[in-house]
Amino acid sequence: MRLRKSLSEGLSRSGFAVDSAPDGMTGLAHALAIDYDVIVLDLMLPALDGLSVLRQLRDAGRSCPVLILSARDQVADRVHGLELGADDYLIKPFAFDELTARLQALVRRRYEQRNPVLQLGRIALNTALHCARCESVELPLTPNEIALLELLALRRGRVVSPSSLEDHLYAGRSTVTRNAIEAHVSALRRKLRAVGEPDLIKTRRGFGYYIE
Amino acid sequence: MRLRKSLSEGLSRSGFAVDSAPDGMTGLAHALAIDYDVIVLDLMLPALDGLSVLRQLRDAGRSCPVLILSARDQVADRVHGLELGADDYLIKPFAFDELTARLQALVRRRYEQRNPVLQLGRIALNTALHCARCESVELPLTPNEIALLELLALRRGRVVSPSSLEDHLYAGRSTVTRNAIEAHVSALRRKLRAVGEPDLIKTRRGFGYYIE
DNA sequence: CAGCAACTTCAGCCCATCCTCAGGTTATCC
DNA sequence: GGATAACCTGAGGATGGGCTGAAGTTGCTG
Repeated sequence: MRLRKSLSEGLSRSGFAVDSAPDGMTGLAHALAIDYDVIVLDLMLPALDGLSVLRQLRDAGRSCPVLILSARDQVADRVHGLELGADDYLIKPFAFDELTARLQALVRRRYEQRNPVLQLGRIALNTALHCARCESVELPLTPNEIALLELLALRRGRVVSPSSLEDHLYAGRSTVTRNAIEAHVSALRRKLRAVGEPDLIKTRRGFGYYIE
Repeated sequence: MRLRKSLSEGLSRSGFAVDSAPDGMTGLAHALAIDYDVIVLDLMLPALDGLSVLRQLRDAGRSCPVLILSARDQVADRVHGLELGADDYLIKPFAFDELTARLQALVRRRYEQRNPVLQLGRIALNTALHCARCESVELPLTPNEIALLELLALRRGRVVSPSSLEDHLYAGRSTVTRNAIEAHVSALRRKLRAVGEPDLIKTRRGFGYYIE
C-alpha cells in the first residue's frame, strides 16, 4: 500500500529503524518474534485486522507500545483498541510530525522504564534504586532530595513548578510551606556542589526549577 | 461537587487559569461566551448532561478542544462523545498527572505546536523552559515578559487584547492598571530591539498586540 | 531514654521584578 | 491641521521571590 511505503521511508529518514509488514498476519509474526521499541498498527489490514493483531499480541503477554492508525469513522474500533491496550492513536489523515513526535514519546517512556539510570552531567541517577552517584561515589541524599532530583531529571528540559513538586513529594496531602521545597533544593544543591556539579539544578524565577 | 473543586484547585496550581461551572447549562453558557483553550467535560452533570453540552457546542460551530471525564461503565457514552467531536477522554478515577498531561497536549496541539520551541524571526522561544534565545544567546527576560511573549507567540497571527493578556498574566485576580501591560510590552520590545528584532511585537491600535 | 537523622519552619538578607506616575509620542477623527 | 484618545517609555520606590543558616519537631533506632 502507498501509506505503508511512504511511512517506512519517512520514518527511516527521521532516524527510526523500520520493519514493515504487508498484512496483519505477517505483522503479528514479526511482533511476536522481535522486541520492537514501538509498533505502528493500522486498523485496516488484510489477512488479519489490526484489533486482532493487538489482542493476540497482548494475550501473548507482550507489552510493546502500540500506536493505532485509524480512519475518522472508526471511532468504536479506536476505543476498543485503547481498551485492548493500545498506547496511543492517530486519526488519518495525520501530520507526519505528529506521528514522529508521538512515537518518540512512546519510545522515551519505555526506555525510561527499562533503563532506570539517567545521566546528568557527571551524576548517574538510578531511579529504580533511588540513588545518585558521581563517578561511582554515592551521594548521601535524603529521600526527599532524591525524589526532587528524580522529578526534575525525568522532566529535564522543562521547568517544574514548586507546586507540582509539592504535589509529587507529598502526594497531594500537603500542608507545608512553599519554603519547604526551597529548603530541600538548597540542601540538594549544596551536596551537588560538594561533588563539583554546582549548576545542575537551575532556577527560573517566577516559574520553578529545571535541569539542563 | 468535591471533584469539581479539587480539579479547579489542582489545575490552578498546575498553572492553568480555570473557570468552572456547577452544571451543564452554566458550563455551556460559559463555553459559548468565552473562547477557552480547552474544556474538561464531565459526562455526569446536573441540568444538562455532558453529551448535550458537547453537541450544542459543536452545533454552534465551536471547535474548542474537549476532554471528557466518564465513569468506567459509560463506554457507549464515551464512544458517542468521540463521535460528537470530543478530542480525548479519561476514565474516572484517573491520575491527576494524566489529566494535566493530556490537557497540555490538547492545548499544545491546538496551537499546532508539537515541540516546545517556537521560531519567531531570529528568536527561538522555548515554552517548556520559558526562555528565549536569539542565535543561541539567551535574552534576559523577566517572568512577565516571557509570559507575554509566549501568549503572543502561541496566538501569532491574531491580535490579543490587553484584557486577555491581563487575564492570563494575573489569572483573573488582577487589580493592575492597564498601563502595566503597556509597560511590560515596552520593556520586552526594548530587549528585542537590543538583539535586532525591533518589530516583532506590533500594536493594533484600539485592539491589542500581535506577532507576525 | 538518649541520640540521631530527616524534615519543616522561621527570620533575615539580597536583589530582580513590578507597578505606577508623569510626561512624551503617535494615530485617528473631524 | 488641531483636538483627543490611545499608546509608549524612563524612573524610582515598594514588593516579594528565592536562598540559606539555625532552631524546633518528629520519628526511628539502639
